[in-house]
Amino acid sequence: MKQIQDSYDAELVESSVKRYWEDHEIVQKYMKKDGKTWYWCDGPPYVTGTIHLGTAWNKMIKDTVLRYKTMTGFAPTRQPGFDMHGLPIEVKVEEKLKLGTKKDIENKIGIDNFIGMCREFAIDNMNKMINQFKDIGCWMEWDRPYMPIDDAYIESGWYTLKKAWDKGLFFRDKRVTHWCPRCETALAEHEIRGAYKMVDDPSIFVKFKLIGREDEYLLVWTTTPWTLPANLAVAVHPDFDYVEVMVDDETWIMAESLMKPVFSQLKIYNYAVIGYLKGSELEGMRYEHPLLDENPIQKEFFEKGERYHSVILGEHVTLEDGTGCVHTAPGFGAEDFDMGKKYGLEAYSPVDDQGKLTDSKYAGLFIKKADPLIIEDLKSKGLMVLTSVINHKYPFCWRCKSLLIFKSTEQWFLDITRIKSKILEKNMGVQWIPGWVHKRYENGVENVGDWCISRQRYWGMPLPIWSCEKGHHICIGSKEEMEGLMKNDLKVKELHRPYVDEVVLSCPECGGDMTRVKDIVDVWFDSSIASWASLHYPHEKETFERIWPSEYIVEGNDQVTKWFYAQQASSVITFGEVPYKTVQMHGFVYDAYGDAMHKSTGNVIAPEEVVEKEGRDIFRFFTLWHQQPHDDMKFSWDDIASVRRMVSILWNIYKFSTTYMALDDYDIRTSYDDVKEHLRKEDKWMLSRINSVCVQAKDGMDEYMFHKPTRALMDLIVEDISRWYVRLVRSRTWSEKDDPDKLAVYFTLHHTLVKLSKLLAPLMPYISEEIYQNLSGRLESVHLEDFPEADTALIDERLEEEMKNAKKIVEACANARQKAELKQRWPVSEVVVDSKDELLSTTILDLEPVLKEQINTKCIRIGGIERDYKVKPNYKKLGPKFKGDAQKVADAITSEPKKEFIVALKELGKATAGTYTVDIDDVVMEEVIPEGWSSSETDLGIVFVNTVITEELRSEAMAREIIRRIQEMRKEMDLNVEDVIETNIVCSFEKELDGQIDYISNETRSKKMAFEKGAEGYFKEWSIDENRASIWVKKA
RNA sequence: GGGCCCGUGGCUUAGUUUGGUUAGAGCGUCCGGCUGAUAACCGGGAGGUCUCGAGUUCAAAUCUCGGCGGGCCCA
Repeated sequence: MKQIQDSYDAELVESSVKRYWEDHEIVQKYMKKDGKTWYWCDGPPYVTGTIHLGTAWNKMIKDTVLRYKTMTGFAPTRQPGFDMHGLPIEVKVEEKLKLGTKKDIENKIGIDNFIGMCREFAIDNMNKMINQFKDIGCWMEWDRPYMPIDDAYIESGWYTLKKAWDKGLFFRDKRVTHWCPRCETALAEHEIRGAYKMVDDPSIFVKFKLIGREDEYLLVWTTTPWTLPANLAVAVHPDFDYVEVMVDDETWIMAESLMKPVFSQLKIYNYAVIGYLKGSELEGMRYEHPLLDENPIQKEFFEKGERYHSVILGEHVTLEDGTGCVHTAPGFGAEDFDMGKKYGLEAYSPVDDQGKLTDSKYAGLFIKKADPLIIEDLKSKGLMVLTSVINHKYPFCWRCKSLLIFKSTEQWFLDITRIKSKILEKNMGVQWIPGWVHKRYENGVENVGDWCISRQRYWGMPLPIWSCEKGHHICIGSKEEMEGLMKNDLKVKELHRPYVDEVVLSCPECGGDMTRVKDIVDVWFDSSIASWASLHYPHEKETFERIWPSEYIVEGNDQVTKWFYAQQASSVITFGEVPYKTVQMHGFVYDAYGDAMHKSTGNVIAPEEVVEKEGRDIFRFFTLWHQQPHDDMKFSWDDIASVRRMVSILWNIYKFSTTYMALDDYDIRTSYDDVKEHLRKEDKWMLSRINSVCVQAKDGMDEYMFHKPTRALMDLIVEDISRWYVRLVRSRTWSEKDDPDKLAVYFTLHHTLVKLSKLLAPLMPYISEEIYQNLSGRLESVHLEDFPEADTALIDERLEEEMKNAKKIVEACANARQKAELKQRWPVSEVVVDSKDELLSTTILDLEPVLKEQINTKCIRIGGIERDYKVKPNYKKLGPKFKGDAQKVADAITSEPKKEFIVALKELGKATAGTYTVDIDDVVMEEVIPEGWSSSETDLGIVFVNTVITEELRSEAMAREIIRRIQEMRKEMDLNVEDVIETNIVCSFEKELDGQIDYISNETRSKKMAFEKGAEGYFKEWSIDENRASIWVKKA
């Protein structure tokens, strides 16, 4: 057993442990440990290049779980993964190349160069992140992460899509989707999530003139004037009440309940309702398109059918804002699109990929630039009723921040609508942690639409769809299948654009040339297939069949409707099953004030900073200890300091133990039976506690509630071991002989610490290794050990309860002493506990030595002491009863505090005070602690401490005062524990120290003691209360 | 606008599933003490309408309903 550093130095411990692991190839051995296969699937972080506190927390949870599983008989899979495709990287590379548009990529750089740079960027970032994860002690297979940019992974994706294709769940459709005019691509629903921002937009009320009616108009409201050229209909709710309102010479139609708010906004006060009608009655009325001249194509639409430029009925119309007459442009809105489909209107979408209008006089203008022109035109035509500005939420591109438009385009979809009920059904078997997330998830799934998985970009899994001139489509499920149909003899470098784009297939239907649809696949699809793509399914079937689905996944709460969902969707499509059994959600990280960490606000804390300031163990423990896993973490340096204090206490315990054990050459093979006879109650209690905590820790880990084991362990370390056990046994370690009583302490400490090191291993992998290696070293690493089983024979719940009581009594005595200003160091003669607690009698019996020493009392007993009572007049009662005599009665009571008076009151309920007879109610009786006692109340009862200091007690007290000073001096002299000294004392109370000489010399290891001036040595002058003492200490 | 979650001394938080002593800690603060593991530590005091309101109940931080504030997700 080696001597250790005086105080805890995280960097020192962690670097030396790391070196030990490397030298002994512990990680490799850990990964080879036997056990039952347990498939864990990593949720891939996006390769941003830097991990933040949230990513670190996430991986530390995973690493802790994997370590715990490894220690409990499992052989978990430990393959990490990364999300490596997609727009974020493209945007970064574009920035680096200073490219402005999509055309630049193809024309200036070339797709091949572009994706080459994307690949390099992704791999580079991944490697940076791997190093960061390694540095926080995460033991995963960093040399073989799954990478969605690998051909094999992409093939798994193709396989999956082919499955969907074969099942008819993968289709092409023209739909309105969010479209980013800068990135020139469609975006999926989940990419819009959280991407809404508050912006100012025009808010305009426009009159649509009804045909065949005299000066009658529909009043329409919109915030997107640029969509008006594409207006094809006006929707009203069939069940709402509408009114015809007379304003000047015109009649306007709008929803009744919106009339007042609208007119007040329009500042129109003279109006009269001249007719009422249901929305359904408006159906079919035709109007003159307000921009007919500006967009002549609208004339063609008008001719196309009577549904164009007419009132249609829609349940989606609300009365929240607007007029109840909703402008409908099927090419520019999802609901509008659905309405258009229902009424046979075209999804007319006169906007190009870059957000410029195509038809009409506004052609070539970016949509927002067209707004003011359209407003002007409507004004000059007299159709504009009001234009103002509204502040509302509008979606923006999550990557490039440009505003999104709705646009109808041809895209490829996965048919979620058809499998939704299957997802929900299969999800019933999934364990959600915490349980309520299950509901949140279901809610999300119920609201989700079909999954638009095509993107018009470059860096991504290529869509495996080829089409021929005759309009035939084919979905390819593997590279092999592709090569089998290949017409041109190509060696495809990799399954990415532009290489796959060059592949020409032969159409199985017509034999014509098929070229690939140039789209790539939504990056969310990449991660959704991780649970089988990472296993290289279907190329490698064996592993998949053996271990899939995964036992456990865990991610942050934003992933509930993202990765948790996407995985289930892809998996149900492919296998008809959900891909994981247990799923846990953890929180988000905020700063100490609860605000999100942003570069712009400058409140970002990097994981490396935490590692540097506090160390890996403390960082890891903190994230699992600070709050419940599913709650958000407010990261604060003050709070992490609590963990540092705990670790420092742990280190002190460890130091204390090793110091003495090393000194005495303690044999770590000492067994329970060797010391059984000599274990004291406190030893048995300590052994009981550590074993009880084994149970608690295991239970908490098993339910993935990491705050439970961490808190139980912190409590054990700080409260039980340090503040209590070490305090109790300290004096026993001072005996110099080969004392079996001391051996019992060593055994207890050793057993406790070794077990503790194993309990801490998954949570604090470094310091636990240090302690384990030094105190046990049975195996090459604590991480090769099993998680400790509780030794139930050592658990004694009754003793633990008794000890709780004992602590309470000791605390109460400290409190009573404080009230009496009686120092802990001064012994007292007696402590009396007045309690009805049944356990207390055995507590005092079993733990008397502990209690006596900790309280510093000569005697402790259960019982009562005679109390005095103080009697005071109860004016509230006396007043009404005695009226004018009340004050006299009160005086009589005050001057009658005799014992008989009190006894009479207590026993008879009445007594005579002067000439008056008073009832017990007429007085207020207070218990008075008698002279010479001090008391303190606890939930067990009242504890009395006798404060009378006899001469003997005083003599002992003074001896202890002297001892304390000498010890202090020894320490200042930097003496070793075992060094022997010579002591000289000159003081005013020498006589009182008679009979204490042996005691003092023993405690201070003074082989000579004299009451005279010391000739040499370390000298110090002390004041002890009002006395003075001069002390000389010399190393012998 | 909808779903789910969170709200506990100045700050951070446990307890809420299963209602039951005086709501438990840590930080901070004030007072005191201890120290042969101590660059430490311990005890005590002050500090709480458990977000608010209503309900159920003998009993509510805990269950129900509603409001307010915050978060995530969805529109």
